[in-house]
Amino acid sequence: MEQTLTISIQDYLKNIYELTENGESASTNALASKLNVKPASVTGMMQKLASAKPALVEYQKHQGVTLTDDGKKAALEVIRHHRLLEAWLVQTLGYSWDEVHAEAEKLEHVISEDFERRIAAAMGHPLRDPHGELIPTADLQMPLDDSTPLSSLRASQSGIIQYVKTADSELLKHFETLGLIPEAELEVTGYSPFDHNLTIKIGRKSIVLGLNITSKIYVKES
Amino acid sequence: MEQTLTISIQDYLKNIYELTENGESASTNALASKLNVKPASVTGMMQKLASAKPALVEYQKHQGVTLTDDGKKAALEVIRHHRLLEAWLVQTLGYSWDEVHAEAEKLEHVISEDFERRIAAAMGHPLRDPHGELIPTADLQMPLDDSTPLSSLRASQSGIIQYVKTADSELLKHFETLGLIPEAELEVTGYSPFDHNLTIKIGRKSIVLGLNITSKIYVKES
DNA sequence: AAATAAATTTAGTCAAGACTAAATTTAAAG
DNA sequence: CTTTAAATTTAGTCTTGACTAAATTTATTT
Ligand SMILES: [Mn+2]
Ligand SMILES: [Mn+2]
Ligand SMILES: [Mn+2]
Ligand SMILES: [Mn+2]
Repeated sequence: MEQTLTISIQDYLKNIYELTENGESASTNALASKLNVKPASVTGMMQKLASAKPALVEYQKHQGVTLTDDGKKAALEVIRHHRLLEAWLVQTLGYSWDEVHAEAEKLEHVISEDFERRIAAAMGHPLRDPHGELIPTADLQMPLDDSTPLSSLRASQSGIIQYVKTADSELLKHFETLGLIPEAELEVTGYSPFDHNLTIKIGRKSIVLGLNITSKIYVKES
Repeated sequence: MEQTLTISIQDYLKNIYELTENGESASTNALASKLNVKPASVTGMMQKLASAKPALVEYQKHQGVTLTDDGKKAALEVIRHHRLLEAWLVQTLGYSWDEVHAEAEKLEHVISEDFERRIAAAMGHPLRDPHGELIPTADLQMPLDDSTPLSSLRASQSGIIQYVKTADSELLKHFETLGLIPEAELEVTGYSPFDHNLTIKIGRKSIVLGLNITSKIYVKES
């Protein structure tokens, strides 16, 4: 159970984790488009991961996949690497939050456990990455997330941004411009049922945000 | 000329560079044992690198290989990454000089040019890595090395250690114990012609070193 | 229930980079 | 010059992880 998994496999597992966080299984197509790979390639890899010893995914034809406990551990290991690296790149090398993702994406697969421990310790064991996302603990537990998408709030509800869920650096720059960053407080002042736009007050400004944005901002209601 | 070379190719080029620093060409066998690969695999890769456009090596059957200018640039890029990373790991994460090599060996292939620039700047553009080895400049020139192996000194000659050339962590720990580190001053007090042992005085101690050690310590005569 | 569309799987191919075994070339000795 | 050993190359195989095209399964409409 302690062989080193290939970079491809690590990426598959990480992406399956993200697609199954909601409890549903990950479809072949969803995985394929997330991984920039053809569906046929995903099927092949799922068959392989399902019949690995120990199995890393639970797979049934046409039913999508979920992670086994072993698969989840492996996924959380990669995610911990990724998020610690992002935090470290920002803190020690002055990367901005829209620049870190690509670099961390490559480094996550090659750092040693020793390196992981050293940067975690150097930063005082941070709980969140620069986007506010929770960092799996050293023993590979994902901390509880008590936030909800901003898109689920309605007029008069207010909250504090916990994290933004995107790797799109243009969108991240946009978020920053608008002050939509972790810890920021906001209040929903309006909701447009047809296009799902929300009007929110943040700082002293009032802005209108579409679902494509509000679904990527996670807040803790207050 | 700016495609990204595979990790394997980067490793081949780096090792060819090291084997040809003395001016000679690198033999198939030498390369194979350095890369932990079979000679047949080396031949295959040399044919590929020689016929790449642009060619990365100059290769003639049974004659060994040398790097073309393009190949040398690529090799120096990897070596610059490696040595900057070693320096960075030691300076910011407290790695010891016997621990850094393996980590840098993996990271060297995946960091971006941006990352390279950032760590170089953060350290004030260091000239040498933790072992004292010269770091290729940002424009990929290898600085002139004015040192010679300790093994070439004889009684009454003295020098200052410039660098130690080994990746063996046990040997590095041994060097450290003996004070055989960059900047250290030493004097040769004796030479045994049959086994090539040198007696040297370093600090207030006198020690006898075999060729296997003295050939890996590079000094500037003083 | 049949037809169509969408999602998924199967089958067969390809490139990279390793390997083994056999053939060949060069170098060293007699 | 011939033999033998060592180094190197050739030929053919394997694994990984992609791909395309075709077949199949599931979901949606009429
Ligand atoms: Mn990745
Ligand atoms: Mn992040
Ligand atoms: Mn390497
Ligand atoms: Mn070094």
